[in-house]
Amino acid sequence: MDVPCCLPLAERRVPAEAAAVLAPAFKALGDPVRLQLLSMIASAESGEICVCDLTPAFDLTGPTISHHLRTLREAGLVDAERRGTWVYYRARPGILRQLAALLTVAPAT
Amino acid sequence: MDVPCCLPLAERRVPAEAAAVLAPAFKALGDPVRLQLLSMIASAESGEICVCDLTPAFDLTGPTISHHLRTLREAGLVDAERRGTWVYYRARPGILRQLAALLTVAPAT
DNA sequence: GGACTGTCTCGACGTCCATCGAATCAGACG
DNA sequence: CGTCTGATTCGATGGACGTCGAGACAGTCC
Repeated sequence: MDVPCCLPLAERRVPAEAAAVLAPAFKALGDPVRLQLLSMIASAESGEICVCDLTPAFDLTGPTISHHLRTLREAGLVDAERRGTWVYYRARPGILRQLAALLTVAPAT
Repeated sequence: MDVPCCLPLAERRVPAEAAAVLAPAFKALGDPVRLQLLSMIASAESGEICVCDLTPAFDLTGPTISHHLRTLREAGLVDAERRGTWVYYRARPGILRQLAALLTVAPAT
């Protein structure tokens, strides 16, 4: 997913087309489990982390974790790669930076 | 809503309690209409904007806009103040900054 | 090939959400 | 006080979402 706009939200009005593209990314972050998943992925030492290390960190079934990972994938927030038996996830820093830039506001006066 | 945590997502794993508090704010941003509403509010010249200026910008009924504004309010992203006949909304920069900080990642190597 | 493990897909279920029309509330103005 | 306008709340409805169990798929190891 390419993010077409990245001017801060408070600088000028976000156009409808940009909002339609950006909102799904925020929506994907709008679940506590996905927020933790993304954090675990983004903060992984080696830059990637195995699903087998993600799943046991929650009181949820495998399919549910898989569903949340798919949501993060479809939102363009993470990438997945299968290597042998295991699947590894890594964060996509570009879109994270753009979302952060969008929310950036001028420092308090 | 006080946000208890603001270390970047990629620095260390977001604890479950923090995720439970943060996720609703992102969820509120996860709708194109609300994203545009917040942008219109945050980018208002005078720092605030009247509902009467917000509603006609969308192909939605008054109650629907009101519902979205309530969602933004309950997420702690905006404040509302009634002055006479009209209600004015303004952004809460603090929480926006914290959300931006959470998403901040190190610059590309 | 066959069995086993890790991951994902599918179908189902209950809940939450975006939207609307109708009704209600809050101020302003005769 | 009565009416008018702006904004919100209420109730209903159709669709989306989070979760699960069962089953399917991918790779490994014997």
